[in-house]
Order: sequence, then C-alpha cells, then structure tokens
Amino acid sequence: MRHGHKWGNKLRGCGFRLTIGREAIVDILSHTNSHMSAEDIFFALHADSPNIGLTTVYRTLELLEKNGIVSKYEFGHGRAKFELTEAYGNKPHHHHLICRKCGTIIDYSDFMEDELAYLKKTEAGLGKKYKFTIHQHSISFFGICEKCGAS
Amino acid sequence: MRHGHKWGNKLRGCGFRLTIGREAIVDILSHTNSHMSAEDIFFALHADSPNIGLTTVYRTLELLEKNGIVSKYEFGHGRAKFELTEAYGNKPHHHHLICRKCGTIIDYSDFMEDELAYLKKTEAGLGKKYKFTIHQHSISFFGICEKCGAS
DNA sequence: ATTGATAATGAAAACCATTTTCAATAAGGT
DNA sequence: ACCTTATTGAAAATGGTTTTCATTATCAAT
Repeated sequence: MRHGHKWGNKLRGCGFRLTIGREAIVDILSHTNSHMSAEDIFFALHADSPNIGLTTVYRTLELLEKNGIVSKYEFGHGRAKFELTEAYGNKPHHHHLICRKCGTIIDYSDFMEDELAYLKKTEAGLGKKYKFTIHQHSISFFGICEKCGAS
Repeated sequence: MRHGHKWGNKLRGCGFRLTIGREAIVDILSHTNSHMSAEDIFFALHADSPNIGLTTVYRTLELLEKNGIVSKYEFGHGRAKFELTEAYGNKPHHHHLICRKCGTIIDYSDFMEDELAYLKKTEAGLGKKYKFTIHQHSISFFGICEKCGAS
C-alpha cells in the first residue's frame, strides 16, 4: 500500500517524498471524523509513533494544505483545525455549525441542493464582477448548541 | 454627543463605562471602510490619542464584540480583523472575498436576494434538525484577486 | 462639585500556537 | 550500497493576544 495512495502520488508527482510521518498523519486524519488540531494529531500519533514531533505535524499539515489534501479551518477557539479535503477524504461535502460556548463543531450535509444553486450563481457573478478567481468557499453558522442551552 | 451613541447606551445599559478610549476606538472603526486589526487601530489612534495602549484596544474590541457592536474575523493572515456590526456601523450587509496571496479583502453586497433565500431555508432547517440556536453566519470566498493574477 | 466604590487603563510580563534554525537522518534515483 | 537533497527533531525564536498589578478614571450617590 506504500505507493498506492492518491495523496501520496500527488505529493510524489510534485517532487515531495513519501515519509513514514506523512503517512501516519494522513492515516490519522482518514480514520477520524472530527476536526483535529495539530496538537490533537500529535497526541493521537504519539502512541504508535512516539518519534514524530509536533514540528513535523505542523510542517506536514502545511504541505498537505498547499497541495489540496487537507483543509485548514480557523474557527476562533485558539488552534486551527484540519480535515482531509473532499477529494482525498471520506466525508461528503459539508459545512459547519459551531457552538460559541463549547466550541463543538457539527458537520452538516443537509440542504446542499439549495446551497449549490446559490453558490453557482454567486460565485459566477462575483468572479466576473471583481475579476476574482474563486477557489474555495466557506460557509459556517455560529450559535449555541443544544447542550449549552439557548439564550 | 458624549451620551448619544447607540453603542454607548448599549454598553452603559450593561453596566460598562463610557470612556475616552472606547469612544476613540469606535470612532476609528466608524470612519473606516476597511477591516482593521487591533494593531491597525492602535496606530490609527496613536496620532490623536498617544496614550491609548494596545492592551486597551484588545480589551475594548473584546468587549465590543461580546456586546454585538463589532464583528471579529479570522481570515488566516495572522491578525484578527474587526469591523462594526451591521446594527452599529454604516456598511450594508455584506460578505467577503479574500485573496489567498495578498490577503486583500473585498466586501460585496451583491446577490443578497439569492443569499437570503438560501439562508432562510438553511438556517431554519439546521436549527430544527440539530437543535441549534443560530446567531450568525459567515460566508466567505477565497481565491486569487485580479492584481495577484490567476493561477 | 466632591466623594467613594469599583471599572478601566498602561506597561511589562506571561502565554501559547505556530515557525524557524540547524545539525542529524532518511528517501529514493542511480 | 551510494549520493544528493528533502525531511526531521529539539530547542529557540516569533508574534499576536492575554494576564497581572498598581494606578487612574468613571459615574452614582451625596
């Protein structure tokens, strides 16, 4: 399996090396369905790979992000969170519901038909009007989750 | 004018004091139409009010944010950016187009009818399904601006 | 106006996620 | 196996933001 990953081929195609650390990090990301911080990944890794440093985790995440393999989110609770992109992960297209109190992040994939219609029009219009090449969008809703109670 | 601000009344109503620093900071924010970082505000202030420290700027922005007077954005170019909320500022409802290369932020208010329709349905649906009280949404598009050239 | 309780402030230090440095190590083409 | 060079870990540096603490300012009550 060492050379069979889609993401691995992508990296190697760009001249990067396929290392044990990089494999372990992507492996962690592909076996979780939560959003992990660099530190989360570092600790998750530490049991099986105590020799992979936090620095490497940061560097790898940066590399993966630049190559479109992971997405980085800064929801504002201190640390950035990461997840595999749709093309390389196993999660369907989704957006986020973030609790302002406890920081819980809920993924949702509902209402995507409505979103698609809205995005299609908007992206096209914005791109043309502002001469902007749009690569990505971010849609998030902030509020209070059930557990934290409404206010 | 010292006691005539909507935002000032809001703060006083919550037991907070109306200070020179807070007035100066809101004043700066209400006379700019760009998104300012705490440091930006600190320097803009420094000419007329050299006695207001960066610490106070941070503390004031936090207070204003908690009271719904400013919005804080973390677009990922290091420093957080702030602007008055729709209710207290002079800018119409808008969203952001962020350049991945140079960090330029373009406000846009186009296609709001489409957005409204989409949001209305989505927020209602999400709120019900996930028992989430939605207070805010954030819609941003990331890409490359005209100046930075497409890729 | 003055006073008094206490909220707000500035300066400096602390915090803490993330980056950089640098010498040692490992990947992978030959 | 060898060699070039990308990658790594540890430790130090960075830099935005927060905390500490003694001082100052706000404003309700007088």
